[in-house]
Amino acid sequence: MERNEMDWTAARHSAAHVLAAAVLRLFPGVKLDIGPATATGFYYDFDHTFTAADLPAIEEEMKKIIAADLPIVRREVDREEARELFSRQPYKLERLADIPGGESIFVYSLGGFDDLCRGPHVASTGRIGAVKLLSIGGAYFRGSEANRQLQRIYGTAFPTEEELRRHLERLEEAKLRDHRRLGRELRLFTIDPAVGLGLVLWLPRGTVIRQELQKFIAAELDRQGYEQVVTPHIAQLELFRRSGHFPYYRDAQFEPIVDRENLDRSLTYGELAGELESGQRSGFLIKPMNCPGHIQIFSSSPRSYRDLPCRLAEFGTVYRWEQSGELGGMTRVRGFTQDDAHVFCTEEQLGGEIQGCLALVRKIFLTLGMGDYRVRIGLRDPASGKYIGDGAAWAKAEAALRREVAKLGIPSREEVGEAAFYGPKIDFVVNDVLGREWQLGTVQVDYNLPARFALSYTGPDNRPHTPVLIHRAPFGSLERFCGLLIEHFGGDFPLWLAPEQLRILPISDDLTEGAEAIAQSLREKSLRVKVDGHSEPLGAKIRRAEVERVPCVAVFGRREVETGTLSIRSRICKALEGSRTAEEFAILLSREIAQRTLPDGFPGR
RNA sequence: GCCGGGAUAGCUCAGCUGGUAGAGCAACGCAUUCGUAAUGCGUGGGUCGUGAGUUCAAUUCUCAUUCCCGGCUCCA
Repeated sequence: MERNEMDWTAARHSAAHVLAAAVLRLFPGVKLDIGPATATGFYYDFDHTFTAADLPAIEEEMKKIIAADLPIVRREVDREEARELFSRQPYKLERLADIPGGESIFVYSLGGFDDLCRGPHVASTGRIGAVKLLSIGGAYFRGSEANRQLQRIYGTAFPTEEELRRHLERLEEAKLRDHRRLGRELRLFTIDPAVGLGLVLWLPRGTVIRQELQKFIAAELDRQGYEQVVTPHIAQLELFRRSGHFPYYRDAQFEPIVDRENLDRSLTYGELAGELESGQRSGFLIKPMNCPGHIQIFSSSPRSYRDLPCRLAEFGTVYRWEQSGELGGMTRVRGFTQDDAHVFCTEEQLGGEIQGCLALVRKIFLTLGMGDYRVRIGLRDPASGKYIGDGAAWAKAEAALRREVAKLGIPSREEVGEAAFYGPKIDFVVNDVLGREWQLGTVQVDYNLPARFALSYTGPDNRPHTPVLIHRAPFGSLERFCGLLIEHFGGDFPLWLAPEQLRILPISDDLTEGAEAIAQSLREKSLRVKVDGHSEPLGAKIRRAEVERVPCVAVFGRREVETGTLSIRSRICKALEGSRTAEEFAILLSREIAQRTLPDGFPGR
């Protein structure tokens, strides 16, 4: 069956209605909210507690409704009629009240089940195809935490069973790439509750990847004229009060610390917290962001326009109090290291500097073959009180971002309410294997913090001027970026990132010593090499190396000893395969590493 | 934080309706010395997440709690 995107959406939307109809058949009296189509399926929200055990029966009922090929009929009703129709459905009545007066009200009917709905739908249930219910989750009514929580049932629908089966297979394959699973299997990182929720322990193999990424960035920083700095993990609470972090985002921060000299043990913890908050008592804050430290570095010496742009970079570790239910793997954590930098520049330099930042983000994505991202321009929500500064500064910053993104010539989308509290931003957003969106690289323009900190430089007119501040982090954070990179490569990292680049497999134990000597000679050429010294047949060693995603293995047996070679096999780079001496191989491998070649068959290679 | 589900060996899991635990892989030992994805035999390893309660008896039932998972909300 041919079906365009419109029809897909309509069919899945109809599947949501069928879901609601099936639920009502099995659970009469359940209150319904709404059920739209999503990018890959559909859901419906109910005011009833379902468990996973209910899904098969509901799915069976849905299949009966689909098999019956019931017509789906639209009719227009007036408000009174609608109120009558949904008199026992309180959520429907609220949704009805959302429809502005004068707008048409439509009801879709399907085998005696009426739903308030704008449509569109397919003509009859038989046109929905193959359906599958996937999961149950909670969802707040109208998406607001202040409202009652409903139960959401997720499902998906495809024109044919075959397409559905393929989709479910893809979901299973995606789970194999989940960075939490691969992180454990490949010994990259761990999260230990004894250390703390959302606090990542980087294992030796993961640390290699992290450090290679840092080296990559550091080289680009040198090229773009950045200077690296180091700032402390805590700072005076006053500093963050001045920046605005403390009052504006204190819910997302670890509580302030009272130092020994300021501690009054006769007060309760609550009283101390109150005095810290009001400023009566001084204390320290574990830094939620690096900007104040970099700002203090900028203002630590007088600046001339000749010194600008001043580009300060730091792999800065920050800590944020994410709610417990939001934590997961490496993509959402409480302590993370940003590849952060702050560029202090003149108004005239702003456009060029933004371009420099965007170029860096794009270079990273290109190098890693990450073509599947979208660009978001995050604007402030003027109705919200969580932003600092005046409208004029915001307007200028927003205009600058729009202008520079337009020059890139790549599609972008503006989203209100996605700005940082001090300025608008350009974000690079990617999906994980499970389809969830994550913000990685970010470039933000800020007129507010320079004013709050009274930053200045001396202009050619010998008068003080306020610089513009760009905040930027091309990876976003090393934790999140690595997490997504693990999934992106499915554990098969390019050679330059691979924790172990080569494993030498001696065919018998008496060759282990010789293999170790070769390994050592290659390590001295800065290659990451290990020897598999298990007393096992070659097949077992090959298998272990493959399972552990070691990109290159070298078989080392009598033949190799006689010819002075290694027999190379690679799962990601066929060009490296064959029999050659360790020296020849080292040259080839080093070249692939230096060029940061992507794995064979990788899109973007 | 909220709704729902879960937690048994390092990993993946089994363990009807209560009678203090098993498998495969991994680890370790011995034998084997092998030619491109699993050599054989053996050994060790668990206060069944934690704490209470019910019971003669709890991995199993109840409650609390911690952590994990799926959603939601949030994400400077």
